[in-house]
Amino acid sequence: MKNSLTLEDIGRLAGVSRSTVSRVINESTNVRPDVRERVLEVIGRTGYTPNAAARSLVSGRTGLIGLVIPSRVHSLFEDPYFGRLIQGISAASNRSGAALTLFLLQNESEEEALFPRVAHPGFLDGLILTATRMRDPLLAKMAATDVPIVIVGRPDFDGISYVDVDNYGGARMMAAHLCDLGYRRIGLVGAPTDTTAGLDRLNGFVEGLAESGIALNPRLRADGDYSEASGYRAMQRIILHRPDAVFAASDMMAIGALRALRDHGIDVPGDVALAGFDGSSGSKTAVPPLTTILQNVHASGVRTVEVLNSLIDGRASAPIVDIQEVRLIVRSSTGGVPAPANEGAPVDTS
Amino acid sequence: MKNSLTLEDIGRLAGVSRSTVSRVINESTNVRPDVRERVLEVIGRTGYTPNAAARSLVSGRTGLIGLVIPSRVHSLFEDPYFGRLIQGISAASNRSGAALTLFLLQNESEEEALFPRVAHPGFLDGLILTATRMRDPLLAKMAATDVPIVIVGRPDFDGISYVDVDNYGGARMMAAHLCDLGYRRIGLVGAPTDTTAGLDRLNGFVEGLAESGIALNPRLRADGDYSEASGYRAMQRIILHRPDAVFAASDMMAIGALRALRDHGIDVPGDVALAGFDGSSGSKTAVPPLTTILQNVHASGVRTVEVLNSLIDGRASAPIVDIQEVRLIVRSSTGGVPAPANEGAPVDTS
DNA sequence: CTGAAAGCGCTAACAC
DNA sequence: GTGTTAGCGCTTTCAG
Repeated sequence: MKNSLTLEDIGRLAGVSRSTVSRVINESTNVRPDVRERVLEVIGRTGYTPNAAARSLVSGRTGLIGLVIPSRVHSLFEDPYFGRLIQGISAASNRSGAALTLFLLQNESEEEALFPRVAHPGFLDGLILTATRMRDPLLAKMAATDVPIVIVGRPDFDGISYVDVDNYGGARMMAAHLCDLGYRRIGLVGAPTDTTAGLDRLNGFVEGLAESGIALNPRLRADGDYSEASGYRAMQRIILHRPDAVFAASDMMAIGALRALRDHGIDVPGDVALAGFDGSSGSKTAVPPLTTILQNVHASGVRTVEVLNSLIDGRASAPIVDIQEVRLIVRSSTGGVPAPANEGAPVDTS
Repeated sequence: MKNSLTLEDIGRLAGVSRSTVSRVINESTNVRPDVRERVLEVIGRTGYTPNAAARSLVSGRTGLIGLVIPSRVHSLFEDPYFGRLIQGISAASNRSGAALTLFLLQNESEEEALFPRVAHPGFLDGLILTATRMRDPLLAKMAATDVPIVIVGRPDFDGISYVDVDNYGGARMMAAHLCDLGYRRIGLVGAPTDTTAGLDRLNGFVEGLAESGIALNPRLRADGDYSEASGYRAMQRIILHRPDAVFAASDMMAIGALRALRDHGIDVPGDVALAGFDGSSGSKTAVPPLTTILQNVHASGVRTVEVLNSLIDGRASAPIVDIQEVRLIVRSSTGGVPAPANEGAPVDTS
């Protein structure tokens, strides 16, 4: 199955020149049908595939898009979010014929080392960057590159394309939900405020409370880092000030918070209502199932690739901004609905 | 920051020929120190980086390794296993200067479509394949390729390199642990037996029981597909036959099983002991924390890349086989230790 | 419609 | 030590 055939070889076998074979492969119309057939037959028989390097040397395209995740966040893969995102991005890039190269940068030195390779024109056709922080030096450097780039999440400066979810709107919706149920001492397990997502969820939540005439009590707020353990710790501190409801700005943190409440013998939603954000499968299998804000992470990934592709082939020019909608999912953890019988059906994959 | 500089340009700027510049870049020793300095200065100043396509056209190397995960498994990213694996593989390939291309094949048609690209000589320097089933047609096709390949997990035929964990030994250890604690009606939530990991865990478990004179009661066995929901369903069936202990062949399934037991008002470990396999962070934060078999997934990923690299640069020739050790972690879910105070400390990242 | 020829940027003999 | 030259396999004018 050795494959070192060249265009020349195929041409010889089909009795034509290499240019004609190239034309057939690139679907140029200027080839006589019978010649075309003959060439295709030889290609099929020999299993010939064009050499990618030679091709991109002349075309300037590599067919590679990069996904960069600076995973200083230790909760990277503990949180199913990134897995869902990668699946969405992968599915879309498969479909568009691009290969996905993954860069997980686990620390500053890896960021330093990989930047030149990633940003180097002629290596990647385009770049997706996610999990950035505010004033992220990596983001700034990437953005200054000639490589088309799209951010998943909202960058903290303009001029760059991004696909985000409506973090503000979702958090606001959740605040309204909790207020509507009559809760008043409402706490927050916040997401890191050095991320725009964390800020947007905070601001949306505060706004939502304000619309019901409630101010967020600083004592009822403790921030985490999206991890389960940080949710646990944050909730431990909030508990001391007797909230009647708590919104955790991610499902993972909500699950940690739930564990803290359980360890303290506090019933959910009997004693305290609890809600998350993400719509992860864990929010559904939690006991009790968690009220949450559903974001379609897969769709965000797909959309991101679409935006990137439009940038790559010049159908559009930066910056393109796309905000994906979110939805409130009410489950029993906020006491808004009776606890349903849990039948162990497959979790929803949305 | 436009970068369309060529070797020729750098040469002109430094007053040397392109070959000399090439020698400097490729660390050939045959360059006079002062010339070398001058060239490096120009390279640094201009931010020149060599064109990857041109380079690999002549070298035959692309610096790309592929990771293929046929994710028909819907539990793909629900289970933190793959995330940990990807992190390990990514870290090791970063270190070795290779870029990681990820292929998540979500269905047969994607497998069909992507195979030619993935297997095509000259695109990837090497290939890592995981989550394969027995008699996997994709695996067979890949293995027949000229591309160096390493499997994560045990393939069901010889002649191919792989890195696996000691599934058999781990399951056997777990059986011994449960028997030693005096349990006798021991059940199994099995992993799919169309995977070698599933089979190995089954066989090791049966062997471990046998060593204590116990036979696995077929009624106390139900298989899942590694997902939480499948663990839930399997446990529901096993419960009917009143086990006093159950081994779930993955932590994710153990967590589902735990939920089933809770829904039935069955106490763990008071009424039934429960154990998992993987050593995921979820096994630690479960209530109660789960006894499990710890496998170092990150290390497996790293090892896999090492093996692949040795194959790629001809330091070794296939097949290389590497079996990673596992360790029994005893926690309170099997009643072997008192329930510890849970302090919400960061989960271990091992 | 098809072939010949140039050249993408680089490496590796091969001269000097 | 350093420059010159010949390709790597492909696409793309340019002739015919």
